[in-house]
Formats: sequence, structure tokens, C-alpha cells
Amino acid sequence: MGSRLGRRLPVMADVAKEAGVSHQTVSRVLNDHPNVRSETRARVLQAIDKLGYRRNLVARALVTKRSRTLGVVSFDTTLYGPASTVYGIEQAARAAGYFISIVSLKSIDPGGVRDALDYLADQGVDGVVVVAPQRSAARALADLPLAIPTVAVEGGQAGEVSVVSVDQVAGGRLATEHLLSLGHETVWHVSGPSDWLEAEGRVAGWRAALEQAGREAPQPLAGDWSPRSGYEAGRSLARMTDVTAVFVANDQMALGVLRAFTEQGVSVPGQVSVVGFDDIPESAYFSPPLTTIRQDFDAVGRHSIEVLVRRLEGGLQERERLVVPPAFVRRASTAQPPEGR
Amino acid sequence: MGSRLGRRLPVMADVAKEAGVSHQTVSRVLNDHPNVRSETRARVLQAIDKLGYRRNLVARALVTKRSRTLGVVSFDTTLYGPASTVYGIEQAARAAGYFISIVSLKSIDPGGVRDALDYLADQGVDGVVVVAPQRSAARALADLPLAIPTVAVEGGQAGEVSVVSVDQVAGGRLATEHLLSLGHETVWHVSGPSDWLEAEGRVAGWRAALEQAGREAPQPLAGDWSPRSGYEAGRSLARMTDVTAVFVANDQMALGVLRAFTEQGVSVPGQVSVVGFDDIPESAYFSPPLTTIRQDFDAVGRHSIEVLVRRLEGGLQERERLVVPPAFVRRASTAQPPEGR
DNA sequence: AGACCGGTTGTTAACGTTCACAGTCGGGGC
DNA sequence: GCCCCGACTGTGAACGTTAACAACCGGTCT
Repeated sequence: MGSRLGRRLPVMADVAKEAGVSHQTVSRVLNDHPNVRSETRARVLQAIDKLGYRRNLVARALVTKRSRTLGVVSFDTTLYGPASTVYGIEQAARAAGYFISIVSLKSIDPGGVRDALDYLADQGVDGVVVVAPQRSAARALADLPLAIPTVAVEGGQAGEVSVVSVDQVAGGRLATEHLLSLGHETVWHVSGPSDWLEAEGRVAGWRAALEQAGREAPQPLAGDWSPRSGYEAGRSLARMTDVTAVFVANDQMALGVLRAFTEQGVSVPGQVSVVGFDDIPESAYFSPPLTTIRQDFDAVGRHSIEVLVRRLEGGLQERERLVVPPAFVRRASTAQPPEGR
Repeated sequence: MGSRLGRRLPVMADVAKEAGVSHQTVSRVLNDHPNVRSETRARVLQAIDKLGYRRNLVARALVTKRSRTLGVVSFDTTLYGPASTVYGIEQAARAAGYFISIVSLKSIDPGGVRDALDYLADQGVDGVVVVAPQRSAARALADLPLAIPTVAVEGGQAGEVSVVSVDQVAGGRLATEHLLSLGHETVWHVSGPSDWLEAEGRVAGWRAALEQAGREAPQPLAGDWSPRSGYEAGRSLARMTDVTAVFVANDQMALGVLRAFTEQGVSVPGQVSVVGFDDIPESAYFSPPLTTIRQDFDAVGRHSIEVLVRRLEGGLQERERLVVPPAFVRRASTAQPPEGR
């Protein structure tokens, strides 16, 4: 009852009339202004309830010049990592009272980020989170004249934007050191695409751990994050008889590596140990269950919103840099190297 | 040059003055109104360019009462299916000139959908796509007084909303018939949660195929879509000696089943054949590569936007019902039943 | 010649909110 | 008794756009 078809939605003036006050008083009630007599407030609230009034946020945004909407720019939200990050962002934003508007890019061209940012700026977002894991995207971001407060996720160190990221180098180290500690002579690496900062960080961690142990770093094999590219790298590795340990830059590629090894009759972890990265939900059920490095995507998403909201509401601050540590997850794909080398 | 710090953004009136016309003429140019002299149009365009003017969409939305924003309500966008669907939705919406605002729910409580819809309505979205695969969500949707044009994805047949979905029954049939055609006596089933419409559809398809072939349908094992629940079902199935074929309601659970079989020394497809559902990117690299039923999530997302936009821009139409067919993908996890039964 | 018409442009009034400011009322200090 | 102040409330004007309507121009129709 009340709001029947064809009837125009009630506005503040309607509520005001119903409650016998001015529209401004209604506004004050809605915005929790202190100086309203509690009896008046009650009357207004009752009128609001009776008419089923809902404040028009568009009109509000026009005059306040704040839309309470945050933009998110991301690449391929179909992947587990970006999807989880965006999920964390969305939850945190809603909890903080912001709407989320998403743009997900399919290609990595440098103009893409710019266009997406323009697009969101047109919409009137108050701030933007850019999940920009490629170096080119990070650079584009750094070069942009930033009219809007921006936070980058995995976005490198350049520019004036705040950055939230997982410590990829530490992750690469963790994986490599684990394999070394099991007694492996050296550790091979299947990397992600070289344009990706995450891939670069993992390579760096792997190299650092190897160097620190005084071992030679073999030539890494480059993949593109897909299971198929891992499979191909796995076939190459299966042919080399001196390989006993492989650190693969993500779990999907690790699956491909596992598959290739299985096909070639290479036993994991009997002959070769494998470590992945990400800890996707499937990893624990691979054959064998995958030892991997866990990234807390959800935390990254939440933190990016915290940083952004702090910037938005706490006045202008210096750019922040927040790093989330990765975690080592031991499962069944790693073991000591075989006796006979 | 041009937009310097501290300078307020140019508005239509500024452009009008610069071009020596009225603001209304500027508006006309911006909205491609036909009756503008081409010379005037050029002058306005030039002024816009010179001042770096961008139209304020919030002000526009206030007067037109259309925000050109579409809401999306979804469950756990971390899963491949929903993530892909949302991705398709986002791409299609942007192409059609709409912004996307996302709400992703974590719990399945019936009030959740209602709250999300309210939330989006407050924001002033023109329409909503609800990815509501649970029966409870579908019912909530059907019961709601829909103030806003709505399209449901996988949302059952009830209510007045349009629905876009994959033909789950056909998918269940496809999987079961394939196994039957290989010579299996009957087919076991690991289902999704009973509250999910998709799970229900797949069960129905499986049952129908079995009945049509005159076979007895065994008691299905219920999972929750997770690899772990598949693993548990797999352990049960491995203990039963008469099982030669299993249709698992999604690929993640199929992975768990595969893992359990491997652990118990049950060979796939040597002793037992397994068929999954979804065709996630990992499936082709499972051990063995998984025979499965492919869902075109992207198409579902795109279609849902097409239906919604048609409703929004083509005047009021009857609710539509659009069904996307699933596709059978044969890989290495299925074979004829073992000789010795 | 006068009415009329289509193309083009300008003027004024919305849209629904918040902001700035101006009141009103009652009480306390002097 | 007067002034001032704080609590409360109302009035008018923004915000930047589109919609509705009026006005003007030149030409065509009768």
C-alpha cells in the first residue's frame, strides 16, 4: 500500500509537507544533523516511513559533488586472482558506504587504462582502484595527470599513486628456499609474462634465494599464466634429466607442468618437486596436491579500499605503500631429490 | 595548459560563452540534435575542445531520470562461472553505453537479494541483472515488487522477470547419454547443492537420460561445488565396486573425485569414467584431461544485457526467456567400461 | 501580399537535493 | 528589563543539465 502504480515517487518536499516542517529540516534529519528537536525528528521519520520516501542520491551528488561511487579498473576478472581482489574491494567499499563501478579491460594496450579512467571520471567517481599488474599499465598510471585519487594494486613503485601489493619477491624466495632446504641442487623456474610486475617479482625472489645459497640460476622458461603454457614448459623440463625442482609462477601453469610430467612418466615429487603460486581452491586437489605460495587477494582488495577511503575522507595525505606478506603452504608436490641424482 | 590547478571545471555555460551561443545549443550539439547548423556545431565543438569540457553526467541524470547505470547482483564472484558471466555482462553493458555497478553477495539468505536491489535502486540504476542461481534467490526475486526492470540469470521460471540461462537439463542429458553410449550400465551422479537451480537441472537431465534408456538411477551424492566435497564423494564412490561411470555436476568437484580415485588406486578412465560440467580453463589439464559440458558464460552475460537494454530502450515488452545451449567436450576421462565389469 | 512552415536559436523553468543565511524562541547574565 | 546566545527552524539560492516553449529567419504556397 502507499506507493501505487503511476504515482510519482515522493520527494523531500512531500515528506516536509506531511510532517509539517520545511524540506531543510527533512534534510537535516536524513543527514543526522544534531540540531533537530527529537520530537520533530520522530515526526519526520514517521512521514518518511509513511510515504516510503527514499532520498535521491543523484540530486545529492549534484550538489555535494561527491557521488560516493568508487571506480575499479581491472584486467581479466575471469582469473582467480583479479576476481578475488575485486571481490575484496567490493565488500570493503560497500561496508564503507561506497558504490562500486567496474571496468574490466581485455587487452593490455597502454591506452586502455587511460580510457577506462576517463570513462570513470565522466561518471563522476570519487576515487579509483586500478588493478594494474602489467608494467605498461603501471607506467600509464604514473604518467597520467591524476585528477582523481587513485590507488594501484600491484602497480609498481612509480608515480604518485598509493600502492597495495603482495610481496612477490618474498614469495619467490619462500618457494625457492623451501626447495633448496629439501636438498635440491638448484631450482628451475617457469615464469609469467615478462611484462607483468608480479612475474618479475617472483623471478627476482627466486634469483635472490639461489644466489644467496651460492647456486647457479638456470634459464627460466617463460609462460603466460595459462595451464597450456605450463604444459609446454613441463614437456621441455621433462626432457632434461638434471631437473629435480621447479618453481612455477602460478598454480594454473603448475597444473600444466604436473600434467606434462605425468604424461612423460616423471613422478612428482618422486623425481621432481614442484611449487606453485597463488593457492587457488583447486590446488589442494591436484595430483599430487600442490605445495604453493598463498596470496591473500581478499586482504589486498580490502586494504586498497582502506587506503583510498583514508585519502578521500582524511584530507590529502602522502601516497602510501602497503605490502601484504605471502604465505607458504606445504602440500604433497615437494620432497627430497631422488638419491641417484 | 588550459586546466590549471584550482580552476573550477568548465560547464556548459562556459562553452556557450566561448562559442558565442546559448547553453542550450551546446546541449543540442552534445546530444546530436539534428537542427543545428553545421557551422555552429563546429564552433561549439571547437570551444569544447579548447576548454576541455566534459559533460556532467550526474546533472544529466538528475533531469533525465536515467543514470545509464545498470546494477549487477551476484553470488561469490570468485567462482569461475559467476566471474565469467559478470565479465560478459560488463563488456556488453559498456558497449551499449551503460555503466555497471556491482554488488556481490556472500551469503544466500533471502533478504540479501532484497537488500542488494534496494541498495542499487537507491543509487538510481536504470535496470538490474541478478545472477541468482539459488532457488531461494529466484523466489525472492519473483516475490519482489519490481520497481526496476530486471533480468535474472539462471533464475528459474517464476515471476515476471526475464530470464537468461544455460539449458542445464540438456547438459545433464548430454553427459549421461555420452556415458551410456560408451556402454556403461548406469551412471552415478555427484550433484550440486539442492538449493541451486543449476544443480537441480543437471539432476533432471541425468535422470531423464537414464529413464529414457530404461536404466535405474542410483542415489545421487550431494556436494557443494567445492573440490573438497567432490573428493569426499569420490572416496565413497571408490569403495563401491559396481561404479563404472560418474557424472559430476561441476569441474571443481570432478577434480576432487579424480583425486580421490587416484588415491584409492582407481584408474580413470580404465575402471571408471568421469564427466564434469562447466569446462573451466583447468579441466583440459587435469589427470586425465576431463570430458565435460561447456557452458558459454560469456554469452549468457551478453544476452542478459541485450534483453535488459531491449526492455529499457524498446519500450515495455513481455518478459523474455532466453536459453543458451551447452556443448559437449570430449577429452580423456571417459572410455568404455572395463571388460570384467 | 499574407499566412504558414521548417530549420535554427534563445529563454525560462524544471529536476531534488544541500548550503548559506536569516529568522524565532526561550533562558541566563548583568 | 534588556541583551545576547544557543538551539532550532525556515527561506532562498545554488548545483549543471535537459525539456518546453517562444522567437526569428527565409522561403513557399495560395
